[in-house]
Amino acid sequence: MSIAQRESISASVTATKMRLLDVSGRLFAESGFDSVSLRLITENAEANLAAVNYHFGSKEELIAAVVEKLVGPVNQRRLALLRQINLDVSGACQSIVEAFIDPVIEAASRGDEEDQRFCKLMSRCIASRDERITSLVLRQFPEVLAKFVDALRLVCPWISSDVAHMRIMFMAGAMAHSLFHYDKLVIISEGRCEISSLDGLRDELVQFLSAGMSAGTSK
Amino acid sequence: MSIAQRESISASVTATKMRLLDVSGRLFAESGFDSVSLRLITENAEANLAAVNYHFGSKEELIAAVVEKLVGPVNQRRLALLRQINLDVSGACQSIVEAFIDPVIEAASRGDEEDQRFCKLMSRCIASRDERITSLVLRQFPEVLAKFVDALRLVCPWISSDVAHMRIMFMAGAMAHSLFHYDKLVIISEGRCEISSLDGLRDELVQFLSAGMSAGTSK
DNA sequence: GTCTATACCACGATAGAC
DNA sequence: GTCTATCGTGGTATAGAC
Repeated sequence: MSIAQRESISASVTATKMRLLDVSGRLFAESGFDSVSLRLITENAEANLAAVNYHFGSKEELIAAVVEKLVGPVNQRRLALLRQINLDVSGACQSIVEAFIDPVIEAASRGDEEDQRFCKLMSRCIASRDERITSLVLRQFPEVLAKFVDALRLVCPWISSDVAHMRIMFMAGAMAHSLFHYDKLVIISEGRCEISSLDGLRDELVQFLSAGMSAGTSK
Repeated sequence: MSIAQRESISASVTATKMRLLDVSGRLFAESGFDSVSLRLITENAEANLAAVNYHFGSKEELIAAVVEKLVGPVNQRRLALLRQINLDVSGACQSIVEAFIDPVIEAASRGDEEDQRFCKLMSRCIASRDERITSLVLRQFPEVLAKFVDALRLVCPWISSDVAHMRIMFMAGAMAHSLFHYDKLVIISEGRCEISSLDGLRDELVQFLSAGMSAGTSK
């Protein structure tokens, strides 16, 4: 079989699969993993109901594919940014926070899809309490966690290992929560807050988290 | 009808209903709202499948009852604690954070059920991305948000209204995320973190969030 | 009023025909 | 690769027993 043939077949093979991946990503972002049925996905992707099971094995594995395609590159980018930081200069703590936050903001802003939808989907991944999803997200996380803990403790030597771990967890939670709800703040605040820009949110997140990260300890 | 009769009937009326509420709270905490079926709930509560629909109308309204029973008292306690704070003294910012966090910790520690389960359920409520649940949680939240924003801006006058709103949101996210995952940190950190106490988590949350809350602004 | 039995439709999964 | 048919399980609605 020629390379051209193989690529042609491979292209047609993945056509339906890619369409399913794309459509389900959009629908999951809007309504969540549970509430989107395979029937809705396959209808929107103009595929048969059984197509998901054929190409991915199960709905769970389709979700896994969507999650990993989303979270994987972000974590790689985090580690890359962290490596570039000069941990000796002042302001290094803020750089650590930015290395954690910015890959998400970048991916949203550069996205093939609109910012909001990307944020929703990312937030659903991080803040999911479904063990089938958290286990996927957390699978890649030990390395990220360990590297960020080490960097944080180099910059802020007064922080114990336990506390550093917790602070990374606080950071992830604050980010995920605000990514999902920032566009609702104007409603929840009953008009008293008028934020809707993702960049504005990013700056305030960095400000807030940098202060928290470098805080002294109670003991 | 005598009062005794009415109370007797009222007690028997609510017997099944209360049992359903109690059992479903436990199951929801462990496995989430979606994955727990009405059949599992009614079996554990030794009631008929149709009992949920009779007493609550639907699964959604059962969830609503569980959520409101959990979140309502916490928010009332938050407002009560906030009112007691002397906003003039130094350390008032930390008191604001404590007024937000401690009602959850108190409710968990005092609980009829064990801490962990309460934390899971509370975190599921706050961090849920299901609009049917977030709308329930957020229904009571505008008042809490407004009062905490006002208090924060009195203590830290350099913070704009928009930023104050965001910081309360960051706080809620950090709390919800860590409440759900703190008992997993020892695994995710691959043994490098040995935290498992809820009180220890609370102290570090307060420390971290107090610093973030009172941080200067970038502009 | 409370509870039971049962029927209904949508869901995810899968086997087998094409 | 794709499609149809079918299975077990989910939430829901209701008629009728007590």
